[in-house]
Amino acid sequence: MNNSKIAEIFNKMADILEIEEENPFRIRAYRRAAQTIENLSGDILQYVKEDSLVKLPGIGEDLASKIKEFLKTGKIVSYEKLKKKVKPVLLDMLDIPGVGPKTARLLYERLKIRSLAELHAKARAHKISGLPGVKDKTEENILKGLDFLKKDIGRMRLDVAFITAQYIVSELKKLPEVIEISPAGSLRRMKETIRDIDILVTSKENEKVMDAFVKLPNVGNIIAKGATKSSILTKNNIQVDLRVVSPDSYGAALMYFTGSKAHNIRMREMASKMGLKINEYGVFRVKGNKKIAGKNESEIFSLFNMPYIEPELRENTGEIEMALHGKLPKLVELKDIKCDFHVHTEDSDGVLSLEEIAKIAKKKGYKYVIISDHSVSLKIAGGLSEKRLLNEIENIRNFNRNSKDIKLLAGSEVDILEDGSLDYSNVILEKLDFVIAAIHSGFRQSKDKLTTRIVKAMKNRYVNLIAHPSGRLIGQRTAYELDYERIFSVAKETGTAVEINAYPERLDLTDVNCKRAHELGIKLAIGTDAHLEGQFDNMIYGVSVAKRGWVEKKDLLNCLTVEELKEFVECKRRC
DNA sequence: GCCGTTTTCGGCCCGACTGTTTTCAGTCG
Repeated sequence: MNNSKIAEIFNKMADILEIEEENPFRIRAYRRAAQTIENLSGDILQYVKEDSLVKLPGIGEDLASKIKEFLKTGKIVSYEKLKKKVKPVLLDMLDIPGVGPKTARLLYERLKIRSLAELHAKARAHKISGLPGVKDKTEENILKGLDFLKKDIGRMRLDVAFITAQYIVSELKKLPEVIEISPAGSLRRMKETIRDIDILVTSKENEKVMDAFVKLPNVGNIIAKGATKSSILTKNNIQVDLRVVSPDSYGAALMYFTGSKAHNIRMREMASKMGLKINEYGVFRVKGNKKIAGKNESEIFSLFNMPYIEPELRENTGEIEMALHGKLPKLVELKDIKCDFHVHTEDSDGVLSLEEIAKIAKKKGYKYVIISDHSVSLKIAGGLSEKRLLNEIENIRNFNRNSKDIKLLAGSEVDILEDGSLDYSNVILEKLDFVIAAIHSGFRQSKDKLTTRIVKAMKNRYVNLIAHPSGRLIGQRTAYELDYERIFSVAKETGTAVEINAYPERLDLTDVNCKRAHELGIKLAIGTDAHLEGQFDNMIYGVSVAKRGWVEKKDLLNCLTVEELKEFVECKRRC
């Protein structure tokens, strides 16, 4: 994807400029542009075609021309020139926690370091201590930092962060000194991956809270401990930052630590134009330093004539403008969900019976569930032969005759074969209440071929939903490339929905593609892809993707009654 | 490099912690 490549180049350019001790605001401009591009919904090529690059925040004439140059020639000449200015090892050193441009330059110039391996050797031989401003502690921290890199501690999946945070929050809640507590940061914004966990506490006795925090049973290492901020590494090497503020700063601190950075910068810019200043303690008049808000987030937003902005939207991707114009979407909530669209039974690779699934769904407050076992070709997952599928349909009909609260709909996760045909005949598909189609093989085909496969499936009148379209597994398998504009346009034309798969490894569609689908009026449906009872809980992650994608109730099939859903299916079949 | 109810030039978000100092630079978020 062009977006991520260009964002990466702008970030690298910022790194180089930082080492070169260039104007910090110029460096920030590159980083800001990179962030804007990363968060775009849709390929940046679209903006070039519409000649609207310079309308994007942080992109002016110069960066726009660099983007166009990249799209035309595959490179940016000024970047190629910059790269020649610094040795690669300097950029590598920036990846070490605690090492910034100043330290990297010092190490490079004084010790002639040429690789991270060399740096490791020098640190172990105590050759770093003694440099100006460097003593044993810094040397030790460089070794720790290198170790951290080796362990390849990148970003963790949302569910891992969510569960870890839940544990820490529940432990800290037990302290009488803790008044309020909330996760913050990218976890509160429910990003698909999280770098570290931020937790905010209000208290009047900071030290007691900090002491208890660094002594939690799952703490492996204390990185820093202060009066208002401490950081630890858990035994599983997850970094957790705890901030403690007084109760009258809760809203300001929560806003500040929730971010995103880009969102906060916009808020601060607006404040500064009004003669105000926002920090984690509150909103203050610059003249006289009088505090005028800070206790909760809503009062801060309303100071700027904005309604409350949900954390999932705070990415500076238009939410502030929409809020100012009173046009924020009314985001879907977990409580709006009436159905899980993607569930496997013991008939294919799940472990649950129809009765057990219905029981779980009832507990969740759902009205119906779509049973969607695998189709015949997916042998490894116990794909159902036509005969077994017909038998399952019969069992579902029988179950429904005796079930008042919960209805089960006969569905299937039908394989889209390598030529784009489906794994069951239309005669069989017609007997189902709802048909999900998905790709499970031939991932290495070209972008065009894969897109055509999905398009062909969508054009079948019995196919209602395309499951996990990109095939990605976060941290394990990259998404295959698809032409989403083409897929969305056919989805719209044929009345086919697209899935948000709530499996934490998948979260596919992504939030960015969801936002594009929402803009185009494409119907979406969240499925947990549950094979076990616990996996029904993953619905929260699917809803969070939907919220990050600006999805409203009207966009989401999960919010329909069973009758409305049947009408959705019939509508496509009639056409 | 971006951007405009303070501005087409001169600003650009703000604060905490660490390690080194003895008042602060570097790094981070």
